[in-house]
Amino acid sequence: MIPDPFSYLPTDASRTIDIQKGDVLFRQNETTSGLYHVVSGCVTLQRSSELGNTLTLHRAVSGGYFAEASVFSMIYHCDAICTEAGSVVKIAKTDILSAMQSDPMFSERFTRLLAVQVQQYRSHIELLAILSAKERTLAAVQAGYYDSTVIELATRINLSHEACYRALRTLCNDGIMTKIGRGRYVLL
Amino acid sequence: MIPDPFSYLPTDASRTIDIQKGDVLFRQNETTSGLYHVVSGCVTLQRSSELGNTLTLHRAVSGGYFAEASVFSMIYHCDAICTEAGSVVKIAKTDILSAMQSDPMFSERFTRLLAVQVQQYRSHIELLAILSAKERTLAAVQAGYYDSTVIELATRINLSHEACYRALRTLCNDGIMTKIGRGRYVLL
DNA sequence: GGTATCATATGATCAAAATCATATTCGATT
DNA sequence: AATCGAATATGATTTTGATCATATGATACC
Repeated sequence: MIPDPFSYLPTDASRTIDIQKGDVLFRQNETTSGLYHVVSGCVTLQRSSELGNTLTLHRAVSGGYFAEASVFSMIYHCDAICTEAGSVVKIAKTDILSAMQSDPMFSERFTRLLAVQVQQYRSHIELLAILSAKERTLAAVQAGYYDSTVIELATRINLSHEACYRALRTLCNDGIMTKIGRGRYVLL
Repeated sequence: MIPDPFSYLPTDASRTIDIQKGDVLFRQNETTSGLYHVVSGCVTLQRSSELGNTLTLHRAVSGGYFAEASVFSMIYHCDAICTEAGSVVKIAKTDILSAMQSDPMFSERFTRLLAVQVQQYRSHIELLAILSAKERTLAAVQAGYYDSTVIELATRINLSHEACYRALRTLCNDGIMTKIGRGRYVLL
């Protein structure tokens, strides 16, 4: 378990924001102001290409962080959109940078957070390299990606939801997974 | 340009290693000892799945670094294989951690290095989400991925090399790229 | 209670990339 | 010079996932 690096920050520097489903916390190309901690709810980082098809790059749930890398960037590189109501705490860029100057312990923990992200992205890229829809879906479920809807799972792993439904059905037929209800599949 | 964070480290803590094509610097699941700086040559980080098909996760050339995230990990998560002869400098995990304790400037620069990686991986995931072989190949070339062989480009972007060759040919026919020689394609 | 919306689910069709096959060229090695 | 291996290149075939269409169950909202 990674210790929370931000417990080291002065509390008055943070402020809590209540969020509703659909709320936009920031958009691509906007000037960065800081990173966020998710207290409750869910926020996804996504990029929309020319033709409306959105791509989920990160999904932060309760206890998670997002936009950590923005601290070293002038602009945000994706949209942050709330997909589940809750609240987030915004931590200002300047606070992070000054905490890194003054507190080596904070530095190490914050850096660790980024290192974990790097490894997560590597795993994700490895997952996307799996050609077969069935195999990719299985790997995603095993990796814990399936914590919401099938459609959400499908978009995260670059599959059409139809292909994902079929993959889940096949995995059930193969005796690798079981359907425990409408839209509820679990590994055996 | 990112300042080199490692100029802050004591030089006697590093040692240069000459590498030949095919050399393995570390393998997946080996205990981490540190990160590397590429002086010359090329090293790829790759993971091999059950069935021999290798996946390139990172490619470090002269001036680059690799295995930065290993500083916070017990084991390496992929293989480091030399694809072009040259030399690398190994920087010990303990040196990084102690430098982070004592030098806030180093901390910031090292963290920045990781933040850049996070953004690169995000871009890569975005690239992989492009369905069309032609579009994906074009995006990859524009992003500077094509600096070696077509086969290497193809594997990096999860395409069969045949599909990649065809994509390049189509892009030439479309007047978007030009063939300037055997296995040499450039953007117009 | 009725309606709208969304996730679930599956069938049918089509486009496109993987795969298989094969030929050529280049560079390295013997 | 001959051989080998690897990259380049393209054609033919097959597989498979995207797309389109459609139906249903659940939830939210008025």
